[in-house]
Amino acid sequence: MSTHAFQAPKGTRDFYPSDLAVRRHIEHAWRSASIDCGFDEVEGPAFEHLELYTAKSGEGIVNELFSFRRAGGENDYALRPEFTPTLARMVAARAGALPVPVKWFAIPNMFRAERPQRGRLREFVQWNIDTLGVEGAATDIDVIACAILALERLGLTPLDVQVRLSHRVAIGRLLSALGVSEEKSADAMTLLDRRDKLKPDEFATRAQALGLSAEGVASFDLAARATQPLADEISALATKIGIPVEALAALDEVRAAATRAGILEWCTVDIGIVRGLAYYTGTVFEIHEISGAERAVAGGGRYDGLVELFGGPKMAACGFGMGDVVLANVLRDRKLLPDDGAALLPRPDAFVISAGSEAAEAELPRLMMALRRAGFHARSSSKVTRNVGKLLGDAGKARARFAVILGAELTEGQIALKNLDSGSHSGSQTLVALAELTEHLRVKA
RNA sequence: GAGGCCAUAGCUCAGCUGGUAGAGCACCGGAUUGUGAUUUCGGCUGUCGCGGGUUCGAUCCCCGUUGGUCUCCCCA
Repeated sequence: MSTHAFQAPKGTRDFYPSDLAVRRHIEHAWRSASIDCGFDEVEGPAFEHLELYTAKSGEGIVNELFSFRRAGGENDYALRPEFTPTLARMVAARAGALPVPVKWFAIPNMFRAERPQRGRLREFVQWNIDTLGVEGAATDIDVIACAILALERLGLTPLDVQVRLSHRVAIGRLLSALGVSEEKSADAMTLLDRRDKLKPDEFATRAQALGLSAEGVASFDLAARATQPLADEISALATKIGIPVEALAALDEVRAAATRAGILEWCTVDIGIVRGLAYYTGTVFEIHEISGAERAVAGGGRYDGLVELFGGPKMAACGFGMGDVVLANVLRDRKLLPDDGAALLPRPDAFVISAGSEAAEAELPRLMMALRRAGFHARSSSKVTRNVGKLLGDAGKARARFAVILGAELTEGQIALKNLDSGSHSGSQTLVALAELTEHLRVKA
């Protein structure tokens, strides 16, 4: 390819100012929700030893990674495809010294060697929330509630997105109650996970392969598609599937915790939510746009064995990841992002205009620096025209709060301060002493 | 990894059965030597994604390639 036509690598994004403004808007909701929920921010390397990932996910993961070896080097590395191994490594390294619970969040970029499609890119940003060292449904709900808080701050409601949740222990007992043997349990969960992708007859065939009777297959099919608002009694779900209520006791604990936290309306029980088999040990959940039009906004759950897997002590853990790509799609679907991301850029406090006199020309650069030293976001025009109308046009396009006009009054030490937010009329303009400008901006900001 | 569609100005797009390109917006300047959304006049812009082939001649047809988009696969 010739040198004048470089393109960004497949599945990566260039963030022009208006694009980055959107990303920061999302990240701000994530970060503020994390902090308000008591999580501390952490960060790790953008690449790790390849073995860190194969240790958790097996050799098969390598195809999904961007891995590399330094020219002449002997170590294999991989760009991080997820944050959890890094987190587990960090916790394991200092497990003895960390106060429990460990409540950490991170907003790292991730890399996956996948073919890009809607909601999936090769580089993206993912918000990670994790609580370690504490067992119990209340912790699971604490984590989920933090996700909800961030989504709420972005303008979403329970009518836009739902937390679809299930519980590994409950599913295990459910399967057992339906007559699925211990050995077939993993197969059964895989089948639950694939319920929407398989044709009915193929689903039935595979259900029979679990060793179920015709009646058992019917119940299994019912269970696989079972969803109900978390607000409804868990016993209703058990009755519907035809199993003892006690089998779903774990879900009832989650429901009780969600009730106490006041997030019931955001949650739906969904027996079809399974997620990584070798990984999760308790509550599992995904957050979905309610119509199912987009991929999962977030996914996570309880994974009590993970820190141990990375050489640490046995440690309870619960967390989730939320990517920026699907979330931005959902926000756009719901008209919760401006058409032009520039509307999310920081607004100038003052836009300084010289009307053209020698005194004004001399004053402008001095005033700019003075305003900035005082902590104001100050801009001026680079246009050569001194047509005040045109320059006010620039001020408006810059979305400045105030225009500061250096005109004839400057000889008396005064400038015109125009409030650009108060409509298109000139009535909102006052003469103020140049020396008192910062005071006026401070009061009116 | 498999397949469909797409790529023309900074942006959104037009461009006839092949004859080397236009519009709107944006941008810059003036009208108007002091007042901003829908005043007005003028101006700038392209190796038509890239490479090759067919042809007298390719933005247009063919092949390859890069990127985008969507589906399948996968999904920590």
